[in-house]
Amino acid sequence: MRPMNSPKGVPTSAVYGFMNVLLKIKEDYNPDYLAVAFDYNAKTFRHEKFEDYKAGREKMPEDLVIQLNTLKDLLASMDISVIEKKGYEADDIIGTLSTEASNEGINTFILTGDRDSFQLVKDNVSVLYPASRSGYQFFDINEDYIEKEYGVTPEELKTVKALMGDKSDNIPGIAGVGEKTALKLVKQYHTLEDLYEHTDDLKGKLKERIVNGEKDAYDSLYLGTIVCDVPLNEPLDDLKFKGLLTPESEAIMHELGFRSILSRLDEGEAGENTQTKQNLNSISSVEITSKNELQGLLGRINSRKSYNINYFQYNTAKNDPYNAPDSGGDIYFAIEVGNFYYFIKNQELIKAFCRGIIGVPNADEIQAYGHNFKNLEKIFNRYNATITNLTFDLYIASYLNDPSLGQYDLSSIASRWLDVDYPSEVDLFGKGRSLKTVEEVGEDKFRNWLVQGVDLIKKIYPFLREKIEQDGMLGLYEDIEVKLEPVLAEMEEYGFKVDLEMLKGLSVKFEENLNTLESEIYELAGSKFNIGSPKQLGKVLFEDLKLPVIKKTKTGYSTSAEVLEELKVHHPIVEKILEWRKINKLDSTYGKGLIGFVDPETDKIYSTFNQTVTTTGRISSADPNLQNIPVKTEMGREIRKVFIASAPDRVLVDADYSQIELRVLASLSGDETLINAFKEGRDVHADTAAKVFHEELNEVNSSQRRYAKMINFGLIYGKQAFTLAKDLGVSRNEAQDFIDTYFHTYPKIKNYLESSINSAREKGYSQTIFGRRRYIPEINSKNRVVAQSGERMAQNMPIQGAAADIIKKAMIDVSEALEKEKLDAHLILQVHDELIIDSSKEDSKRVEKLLVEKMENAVKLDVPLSVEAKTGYSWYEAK
DNA sequence: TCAATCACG
DNA sequence: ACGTACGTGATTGAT
Repeated sequence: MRPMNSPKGVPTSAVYGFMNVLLKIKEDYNPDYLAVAFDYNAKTFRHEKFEDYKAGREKMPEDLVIQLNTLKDLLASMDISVIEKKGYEADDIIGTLSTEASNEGINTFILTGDRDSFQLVKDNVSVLYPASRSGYQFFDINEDYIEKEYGVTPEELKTVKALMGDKSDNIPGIAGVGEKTALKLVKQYHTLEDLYEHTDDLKGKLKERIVNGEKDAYDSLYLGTIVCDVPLNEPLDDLKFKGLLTPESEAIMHELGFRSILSRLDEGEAGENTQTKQNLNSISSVEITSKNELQGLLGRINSRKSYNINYFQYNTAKNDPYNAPDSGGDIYFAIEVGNFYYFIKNQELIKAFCRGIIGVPNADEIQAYGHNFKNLEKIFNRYNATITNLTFDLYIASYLNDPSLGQYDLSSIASRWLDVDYPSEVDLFGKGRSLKTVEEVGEDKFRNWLVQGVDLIKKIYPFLREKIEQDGMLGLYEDIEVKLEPVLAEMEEYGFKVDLEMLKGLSVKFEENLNTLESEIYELAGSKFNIGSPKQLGKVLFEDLKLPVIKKTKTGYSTSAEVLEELKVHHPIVEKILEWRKINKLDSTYGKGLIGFVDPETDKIYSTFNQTVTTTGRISSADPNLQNIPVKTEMGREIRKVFIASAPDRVLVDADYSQIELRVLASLSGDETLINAFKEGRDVHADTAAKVFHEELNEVNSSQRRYAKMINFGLIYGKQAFTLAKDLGVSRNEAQDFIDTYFHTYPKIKNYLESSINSAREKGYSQTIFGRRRYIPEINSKNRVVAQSGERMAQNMPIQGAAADIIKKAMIDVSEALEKEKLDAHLILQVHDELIIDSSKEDSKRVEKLLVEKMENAVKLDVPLSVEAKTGYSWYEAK
């Protein structure tokens, strides 16, 4: 197998996807007959502009035409019939073929992503419905499933659709009847005819709607019914499936570079005569079922000094298996050591493993390879253990390799690096309401999947490690990213205590304010409407009250705060709406919104810190996001009084970097003027103002300082004269003058920012002083707007990214120091340039000193880093 | 599922 | 002539 550093070649991607599906069908079903139905070429590729191609508004692009022809050639080379008929949709062809086959007594499977096809399901016809967008796993939709899911027969789904309609298919249905009502009616009456014989049973609005909608319903039924008697003249014998591998198809796939598919085909067809169905990738594994066996495993790991580990755990709280944090649910391990594979499902033995591995002699020499150590560490922590020696985490490594990809689950990594199709958790377990248990997935299948995962970790690791090393990121990876994982795990576990009663009180207060404002707004508007709906609000402001339209959005009038600020002078309602918006935001997100996140047993909020989300290297916080708790207005800041130390005898120690990004910029650019301002501890914004406006430092007025501050911040993001002028309320020429003078005063900053752009343009990526990369292909775009946006990213990333690197290093140092000094204190939150520690009162003085010291000395720049710290019982007091 | 809005650094 | 400040996440209404 061959590592693929670049994404799969675009010109073959759709063909490749189609082949994978065919292969899957062959492996899992090996059917006697097989046919492919097309209604319109473009739809086969799920292309975003398919509607335009179909209507002839736009010509299909060349590469799609090529892919389509390639696919047709490929199917022809395998003697697979492609059936199209003018005037009929693929659905109709499928309906006809499946009906014919079913009548012949043939077990039939329909593979489609179109839910309409569910109406074709019968006792010997089922639909294979994709479990995810990209995967090649399918749900088997049969009669039982439909009965369970909808409570009606497959046949009756047509009637449901006739009543509720389907926007994507332009089927009107009856206005005002949704899924709930439609299902209820069909459960009771089964057919439209029966329903319309009994309309007297209904009452009120519903009766009115049903009676008035009779024609719509019958029209919709006609439109939504799949035709099952298309005149096709396709003798069944012509559809015989003869396999996928022929000399012709092999030649085509070879040319296309479908190596992994060809190898799977070779193995499959070779083994065909000996066994009917075999999972080719299955890896034999031993289940650990006793303490003795576990001791054997630990001994083996001890002598090998390294192991690969894969794990699975449900997050029952969120009913979602992704990146499951420790929610107390069952855990499963797959472990590889020296080419032997083990599986553990017994919870006592899992616990014994976690504890046992740190107990073996020289435990810290044992290397662990895995995927997502933060969550694995939380599992170990549950048993008061810790992972021996975090060596290589595929999850973090693949993020570091390219932080723009957004997908770092094992399945995505496997398809990128080994061109292997490995099911994701969603492929296997589904999600939401239909989330399956391990038993429902099938324990053998699940076990094999988990073991295959650990095998993938083992196989992919060398490639990824080499790539990281080649790119000069091994130091960043080992010393910062991996070491940060247990720190984040601990932060997530410790949580942030809140005063729940105070929070509830705050929410009530917000809601009282909202009610008052609501009446006042209705009064002023002369009508009731949904203030939270930008569409309805736009109508009231710009049509009813005829206020001037300042800005439009894609969908209508803009009602953003910026616009409303300008409208304040025209009508008193505007101020009230702004106030309502502000308080509604505070309540929905931070009042009643946060209440739902408070653990009733501990009165704490447990956030999740994501290490693989941002493109610049920052961490992000979610569920809930604790990095955007209000601070800018006094009313918002009230929220911070609710965030408190975890006990009455404890306090919060809060420290934040002063101007870290500007300091990074000063250091990176080497601009002496700015560097000296920081070295001498001057007020940099005032200092900038003095230089730009040619004033003495002590004569700088507050608006000059404000202007300078805005320029200082703006240039980090690549702000232009146009926006600066708007923000400062000066003319564009004046703003341009400020910028020119600024760069004249700090010439090296200008040089530095230009070199950031040039370097990104040449290399294709930006990087921080620590070597963190972000690829910016946009910068070489032919579209000027896109290219300029790329330039701003290139300019900003090294600055924002370096600041992110610095605070990550500080977090690791702080965490290690707290442990070493045996202080009764825990890091609980990071907000990009701020760290918060929950400490005993007794230790708080030492903690504060340590925190400042570690943050200020996390790295050595050409300017000093300055940190301000404060201690208090609540976040409000400590900030 | 998307767009608009707004909270933070 | 055109668009115009980087990086996030949550909520809500509309489609």
